[in-house]
Amino acid sequence: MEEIKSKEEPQARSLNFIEEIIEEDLKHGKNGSRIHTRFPPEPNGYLHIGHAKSICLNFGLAKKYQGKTNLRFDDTNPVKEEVEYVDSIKEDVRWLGFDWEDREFYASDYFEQLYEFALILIRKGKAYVCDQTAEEMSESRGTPTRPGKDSPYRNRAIDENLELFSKMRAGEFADGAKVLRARIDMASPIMHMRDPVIYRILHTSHHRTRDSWCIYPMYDFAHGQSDSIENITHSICTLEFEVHRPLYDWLIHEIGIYAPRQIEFARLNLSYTVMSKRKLLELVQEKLVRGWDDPRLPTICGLRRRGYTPEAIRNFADIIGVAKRDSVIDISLLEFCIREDLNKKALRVMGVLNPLKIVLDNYPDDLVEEMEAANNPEDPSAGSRKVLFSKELYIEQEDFMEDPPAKFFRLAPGREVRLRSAYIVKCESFTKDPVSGKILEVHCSYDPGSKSGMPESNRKVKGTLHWVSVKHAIKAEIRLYDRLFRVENPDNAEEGKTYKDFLNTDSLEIKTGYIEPSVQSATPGQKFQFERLGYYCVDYDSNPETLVFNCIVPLRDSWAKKEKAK
RNA sequence: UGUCCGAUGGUGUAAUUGGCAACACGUCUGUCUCUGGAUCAGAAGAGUCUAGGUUCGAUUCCUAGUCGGACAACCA
Repeated sequence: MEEIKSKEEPQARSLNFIEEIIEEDLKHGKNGSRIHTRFPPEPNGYLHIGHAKSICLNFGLAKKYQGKTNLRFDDTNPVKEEVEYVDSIKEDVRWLGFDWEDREFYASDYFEQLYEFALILIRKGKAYVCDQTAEEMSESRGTPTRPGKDSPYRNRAIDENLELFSKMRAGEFADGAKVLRARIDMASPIMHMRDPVIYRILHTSHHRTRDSWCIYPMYDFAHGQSDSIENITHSICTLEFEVHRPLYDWLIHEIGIYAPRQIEFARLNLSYTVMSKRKLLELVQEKLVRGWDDPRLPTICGLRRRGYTPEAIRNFADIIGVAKRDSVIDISLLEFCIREDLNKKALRVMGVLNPLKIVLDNYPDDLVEEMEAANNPEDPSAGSRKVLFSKELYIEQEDFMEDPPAKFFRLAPGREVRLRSAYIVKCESFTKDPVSGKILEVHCSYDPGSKSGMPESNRKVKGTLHWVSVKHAIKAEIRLYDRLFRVENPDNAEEGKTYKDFLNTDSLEIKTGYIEPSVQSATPGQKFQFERLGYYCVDYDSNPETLVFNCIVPLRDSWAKKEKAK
């Protein structure tokens, strides 16, 4: 596994509120000055960029304070959980660059202990078996502003509860027939304290414990205690669990075990996408996208397939910070992070997406030259390569205009431009379709003394174009992506609409590009900068016959921006 | 008509814990460039939700509001 380079600057950066709490605890020698965090996913879906924030936070904190981080699967609901998800989660965390060493845990590892905890509660008269149906229970729970009513089973004798609970475990009751409830306060202003269900009957095979249990603890009865069992010092979770904290505290206190400190932070929201597991699952199941790793999705595997790097994602997590107010991060910040990373690392290559043929009239018919091109101007150690040049070339349609506006620095009648790493050419004439007005072909002359690297090649020309030799270019499938949703916040749907009504139907565009032959042997996952266009990543669908590229993110384009502003 | 949490440029996060608001993204200039990329230099943009109070002084403390979010699965 690759070493994570610490982004810590020598000058102390201000602490976020969690680091402040941790440093305060450290100062007071709490927990013997030990820091132990955990990342606790439920294996019922794929991880997304929001989880990445949490992963980076938990592992990052442990790294910063010489602590440890556990990977723990909160697998208390066998009807939704699968090994497929366990595997993908482990792959994603590892890919992001984090190592949980030998601390891979499962809440299901603690089922026996959790059962004992429940027994403790029952014996103290703090839990009871309840026969109410889900509907009855929901009715008697009241509302946030109206107190609930006690269950008729609330005062069952302890021995009876013990016997019933043991029969629940033994499989003597059907699903839903009975539950175990904590006996707290049906009038509590905190909904979670109104005698919450802590065990339910589920005759369902579990991905790890198989058929050894037919009762399963609820999340609220497993999560806090699991953290306690693992001696977690700081249980970092998202805001919605803030209201659960009184319940966790109550349970831990009544059971009489070590109490970790829970700290809540605001989950990540990204503009123009959705982040809930439920919605992502829907998009996948209803085939509105091509799968969990569709490059348009904010899933970790989607971002990976798109071409994002772990470094960029980690840096993103670092930059967005952590706080308690909910917020929406602009997608352009994520894009900034991947550009910044790839600018330093991606090899440059030339490819044309919308080809326009140019013919160099004064260039020998059969001559083929090898042009020396830098692989990455940002990194001389990346070396250079040879690019084949010939009489007929493709350039980008947008790089020629018959009647250009002011400040158009590209090719136009009578104008000169530099062909990247090659010659300066001048437009002499062009042909166009009289009906459609479409430019068919452009004829140029080239200046033999202007070849890149030649002593007299330093003439200033306004523009530089990327190109590809017609007879040497290889065809490739290029997948261009746009934001998945047309609106900034698809979750914020008005009455009668859902986020799906805002799907951008043009979020995927597939075209054929002409790429320089040096990429021929590129393998899936490899990333390039197509000069003047953007960063592209070889897709897993690629094969030796047809290369397939995903556009990770286009280059910033101040010309396009200016044009668009008009 | 409950409980809990929050409110700082367009966006996100700061403010050495009470000393007239900083950084990043974005935007806009300009420089440089064989990528209209990158780089470099610079600019605009908030007086910190409101009203009171404490104080020489409040983004920071207090009070009362306002607005936003979370909570009523045998989900996590």
